[in-house]
Amino acid sequence: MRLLIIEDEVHLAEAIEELLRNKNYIVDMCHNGEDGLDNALTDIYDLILLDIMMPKLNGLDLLKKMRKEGIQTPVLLLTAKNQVEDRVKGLNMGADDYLSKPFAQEELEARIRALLRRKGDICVDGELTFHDITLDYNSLVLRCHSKDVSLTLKESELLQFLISRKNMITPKDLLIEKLWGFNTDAEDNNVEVYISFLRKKMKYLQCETSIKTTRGLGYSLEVNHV
Amino acid sequence: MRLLIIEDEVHLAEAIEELLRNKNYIVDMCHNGEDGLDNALTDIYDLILLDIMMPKLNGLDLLKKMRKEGIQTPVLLLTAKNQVEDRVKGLNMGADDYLSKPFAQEELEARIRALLRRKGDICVDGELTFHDITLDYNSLVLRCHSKDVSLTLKESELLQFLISRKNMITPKDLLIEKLWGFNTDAEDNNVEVYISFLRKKMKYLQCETSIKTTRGLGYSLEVNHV
DNA sequence: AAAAAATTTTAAGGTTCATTTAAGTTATAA
DNA sequence: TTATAACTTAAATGAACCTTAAAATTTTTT
Repeated sequence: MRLLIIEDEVHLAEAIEELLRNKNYIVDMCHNGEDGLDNALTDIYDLILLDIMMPKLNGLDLLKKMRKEGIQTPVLLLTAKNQVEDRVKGLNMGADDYLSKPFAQEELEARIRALLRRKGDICVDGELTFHDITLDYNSLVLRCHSKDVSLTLKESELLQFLISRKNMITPKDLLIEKLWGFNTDAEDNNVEVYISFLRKKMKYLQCETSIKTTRGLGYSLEVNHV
Repeated sequence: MRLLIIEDEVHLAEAIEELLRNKNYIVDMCHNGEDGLDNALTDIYDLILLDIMMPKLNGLDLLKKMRKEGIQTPVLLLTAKNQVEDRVKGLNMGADDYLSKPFAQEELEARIRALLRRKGDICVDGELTFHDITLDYNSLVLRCHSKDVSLTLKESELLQFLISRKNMITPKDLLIEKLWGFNTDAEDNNVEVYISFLRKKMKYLQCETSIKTTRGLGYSLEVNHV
């Protein structure tokens, strides 16, 4: 899962970043509204943490512009405790939840999980399942029957995304955006390498699920014919 | 399915493009009315997403000119929320539906599916059916009863087009335009080769549907006499 | 602070397979 | 019958994809 923090207090932002990194989220940061908007518009994030009081472009205006451009990414507003009105405004403008500063780590994590789960469907509390494989994306372990292997963060993100898209074919450029962000110089080969890593681990698991490539279109999960 | 987005807000257009690409639609874009009209007149699109407020040639004028030239492609108007009158005008001018900005992804997808289904009535969410064959154009699989074969991208596009034109005869140059674009040096033989590939796969399926050639005119689907 | 381990990235070479080309064959209409 | 259009197949091409190893980077351990 890729999150975007838009927060001008650099210390706070970095603290949140570290906290979330340790929970295996991929985290990007911006320290002002304009950069934040640019990033939000790329539409590659699963969740945006948005401060309201910011220089250049404040959080509420950012939110408004973003929604106007059709970006539906869930937004968790970070508000100072005396900004009750802003909070209401924010929710009316399309924010999905808010959290008053200062907040407890646990509460932040819980709300993030809640927002991410809301869109999740096949996701049951930190686990994603497809046919006979189960990915625990907190511990980065992939299970099949009794066997299991541990995945790296990138491997996990890739598989997570494939599972969440069910039977749809996922093109490489979408995967690049998801795993490396929008302005990266990662190339197709990077994806291919990780697909290869995953296949090797799935082979070891002897699972009935495999990654199918549809030449020219992308990758999808399928259940092996017996 | 090939869609055309005519929308001057580049960010929004690209967001929609990406969204639709991920749903395996083929997507072209224009950022002003004149280019939009040129493209619309080629009559190779299954659906046009048309913004109203645009430089050079606005959406409503574009729509009028296009209909005057006999182009019947379904049009989904994208309107800002305060353009109620334009919306009504648009529908009177031959638009098929409208959507107010900002809109939710899901709603856009739903309306697109609805419009495509309306004309196709054979199209059910990623599938096209003709008599006893069903083409899943997301996974590029052609099914008949229990058997199935996988198609390549070009084979799928070709069959997709034939099915979507129901019993009409489709000339080779139209197919060339559809599969290879306008300025290509693909020749008739390229089409013939792919028709041949498809026939072989359909033979394997033992289906009752076949591709009929009408000498000098083109190809059409027909149900075999028993 | 250095060493070791793990992860990620880069690079190269090899393989596969969709697509194109081309040539010989067959069918059709005038 | 003859010219043209369409069909089929095999071979050539080239892009897409795979795999592996080594280099670079990051993280963890000593």
